[in-house]
Amino acid sequence: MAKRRTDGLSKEVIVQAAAAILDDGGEAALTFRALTARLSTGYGAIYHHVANKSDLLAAATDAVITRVTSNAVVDAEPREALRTVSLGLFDAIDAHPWVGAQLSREPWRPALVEIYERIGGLLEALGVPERALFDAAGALVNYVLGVAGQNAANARLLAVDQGDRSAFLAGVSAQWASLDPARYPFVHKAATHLREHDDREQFLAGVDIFLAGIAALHQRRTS
Amino acid sequence: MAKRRTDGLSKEVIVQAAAAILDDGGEAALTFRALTARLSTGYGAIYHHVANKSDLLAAATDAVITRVTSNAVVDAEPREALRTVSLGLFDAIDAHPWVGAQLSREPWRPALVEIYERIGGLLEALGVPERALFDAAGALVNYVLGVAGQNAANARLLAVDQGDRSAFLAGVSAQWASLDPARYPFVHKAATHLREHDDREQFLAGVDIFLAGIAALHQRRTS
DNA sequence: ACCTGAACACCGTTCAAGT
DNA sequence: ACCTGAACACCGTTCAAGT
Repeated sequence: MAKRRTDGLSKEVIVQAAAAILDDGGEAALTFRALTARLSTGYGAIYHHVANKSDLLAAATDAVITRVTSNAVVDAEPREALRTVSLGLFDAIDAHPWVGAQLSREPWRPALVEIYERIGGLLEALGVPERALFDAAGALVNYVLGVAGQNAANARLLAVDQGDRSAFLAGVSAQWASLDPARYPFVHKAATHLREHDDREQFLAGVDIFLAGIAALHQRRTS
Repeated sequence: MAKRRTDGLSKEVIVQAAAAILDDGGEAALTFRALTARLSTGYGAIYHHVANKSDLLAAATDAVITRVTSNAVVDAEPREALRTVSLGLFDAIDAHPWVGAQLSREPWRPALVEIYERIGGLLEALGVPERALFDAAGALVNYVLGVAGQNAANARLLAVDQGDRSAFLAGVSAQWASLDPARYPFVHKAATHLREHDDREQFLAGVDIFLAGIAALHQRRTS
């Protein structure tokens, strides 16, 4: 250590190192000090390629999302392609929770443009009429972002408490079950389902509700 | 200044002061130094009532959300009550963007339990069958959280750039319009809609898609 | 052009000491 | 029991100086 790098630094190398730190230790672990240590360099070298920490996080997020959205789903009908792309986003965010937190934070960045393009394009291919297209795309993208935020939050909690996922769910479930059924009838009942539910399946169920809603709204003849 | 408080401190007073600072200057403005100055007290006094900064943010969020969810919508049919509660959450998050950021961050806290209870309860009143109820509530809550995150991000950007809302939208719209129509056909087309759209209306359109989807899925007889 | 690393201006949080 | 504020262990970011 403490020896000088022989190869040149680049934004790509920096972003890759940042992503590795984020995957290993979560958002709190990404500091410029950790980054300089991993890259055997100084602060200024990093700032020469990257504007600031926010820029770095955004670039790392863009890289992950582009990998998912550019995965062409060949010869699949739009409905199935939408489910595949949605699930791809879900899995990517599950594997890299910091992406979820970032997506709910800087929506004008390239990563979100990619997502809008992919989902909007598939909805159009599905036959959603133009007047309904933008509301539909906005709703579906916001749903995905909502799940992304939740995933990130759960991952953060799991990182703090050492316990595994099922222990965590059991804990929240017990907490929900202990609420007064008179004041919280729904949440009290939901406690059981929470313990048994599958995140991926529930996510897909939400996508299906959306697609059914879009179909229902633009096909009915009477108000 | 620098004079000692005569009245005692309480968690409620601290949380209220924190909310005022957040409303005035955004999330970055809430520091323990700013809080001690506003309350004419020391750090230890605050830590005596509040575990840490995360606890403080969560408590402030709970207070805002409870105000919305406890607003009983009397004698309204479930469908209309769902729209009213959703819009109430949208407006509250619009007025306090830090609530949006926080909601996508600590989902096991009381604020989210309140939201699940309200929305889940209304979906049940709408006649959604039990087997579909929890997926439906999860999807709708995640949609609301997604919009919450976006709202918070937009507010953060508007706070940095001095420009107003329409100037911001015009800027993003111009950026989208400048994208290559061959590579980004949907986003390129969406640029116009983005400039003209109404956030509240689009949010409600998403809620309607959901409700239509839930109705469609649990009423159809054939698969 | 690209890199180094001491220094600056902040943070959240702790804790011995006060009343 | 409740409060004070100096001190600690961090941050992101800058910038004069090097190659």
